[in-house]
Amino acid sequence: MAIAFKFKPGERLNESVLSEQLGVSRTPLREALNRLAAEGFFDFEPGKGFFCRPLEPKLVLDLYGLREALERASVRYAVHHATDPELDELEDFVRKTSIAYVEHEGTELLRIDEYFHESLASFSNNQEIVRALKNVNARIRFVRWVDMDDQKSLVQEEHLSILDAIRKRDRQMALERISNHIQVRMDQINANLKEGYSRIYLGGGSA
Amino acid sequence: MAIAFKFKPGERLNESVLSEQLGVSRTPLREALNRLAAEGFFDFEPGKGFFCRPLEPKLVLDLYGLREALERASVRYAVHHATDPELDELEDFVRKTSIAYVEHEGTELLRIDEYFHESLASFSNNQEIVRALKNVNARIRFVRWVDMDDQKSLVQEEHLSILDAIRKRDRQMALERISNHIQVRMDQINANLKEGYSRIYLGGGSA
DNA sequence: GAACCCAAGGCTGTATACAGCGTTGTATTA
DNA sequence: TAATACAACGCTGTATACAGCCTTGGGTTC
Repeated sequence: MAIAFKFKPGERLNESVLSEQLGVSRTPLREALNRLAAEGFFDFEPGKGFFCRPLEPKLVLDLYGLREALERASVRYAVHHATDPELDELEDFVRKTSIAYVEHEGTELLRIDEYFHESLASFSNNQEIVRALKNVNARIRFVRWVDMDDQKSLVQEEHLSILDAIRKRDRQMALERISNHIQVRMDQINANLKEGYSRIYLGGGSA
Repeated sequence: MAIAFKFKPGERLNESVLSEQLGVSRTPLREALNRLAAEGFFDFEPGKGFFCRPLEPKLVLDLYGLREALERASVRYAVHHATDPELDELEDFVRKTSIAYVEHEGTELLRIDEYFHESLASFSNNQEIVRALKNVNARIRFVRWVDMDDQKSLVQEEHLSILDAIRKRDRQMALERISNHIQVRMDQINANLKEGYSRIYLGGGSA
């Protein structure tokens, strides 16, 4: 968990040092690193070891593209199969959290946002799509965390408008809205990244 | 690699036995199993160990759904951005392998088919989509392998028609064709699975 | 002064050993 | 006869030790 913020891009991870810091031996540490590498959090080069995956803007872009693919598929299915009670429930959640949304910050906002999108994904009735989305969300979490404060209220309104389009069974509109919702965030974050991601790594250690 | 065929559904994997069979100790074996579990090949329960993931029809369905989501996204992008030379190259590949397609069988057919679809995915210009598709392909490989012989020539024609739609920059048609291509296979395989997947597990050991 | 070679240190990859827990089978008692 | 308790076995989880390789620093030579 601490991983997302604590390493420099491309940094080689020293297993001995890490295992001391975490208070476990190298065996369970390597097992965890192997899992995380398989999920795309780290690079692994045989004979060299594990490396913190560089936070290249292209990678973030790709992850957002993957996310869009997954969510579009979910919405396509939801338009035809999501029941009104299901939609009601998620809409209630959005409205409830909207009230507190502007008060919350950082981690809590992310949790709310991820919950919404993963609920949406569960409308796909496809466990593997949900699983893939959770993986993506975990990997872009630190990027989204940085500029969570800028958006605030607008996000929840967009969420409602997406649900609205699904409820109206308007596939085209729902797809447009979900894509737009994701791409606007992506552009925003990409702009921030280009500006320089020093702040993420320098400031991240303490959070 | 041998994994896909050798275990019964839900079977618990005995690490000691497996490590003897493979001629390595438990440490590297566990590292491999951790990676594979992270990629969705196995279930893992702390304190219990690793389990062969049951080959439920629903799982196969979900994986095909995920695959469709990934390939649709790729095609959407390809329609606008794939260059004619790129398309030529892939079409050449299809035509070249078509000649030998009916002669080949099993593993070789799969390789050709996967190469086509992963090339298509690379038109997305998105490494993470390619990565996700490779994972999915690896996980449905054993299922597709079973009824590869039924299809033969038809598959390559469909591949060509998909490329043709992309070349014409006809997004709607291209999306329709890729979805149809995937769903037809899915229905076919699903029918086979319902018929009983005994044959996969019983016959798989020797292949 | 620069480039190359060699040696030493460090790190990864793997085998092995042991502790703790769960499970199963048997024996005893009600 | 059935149920429960205890013991023994087996398996997972983790620490540790060692072998091999890469890397890095210094020294020597051109």
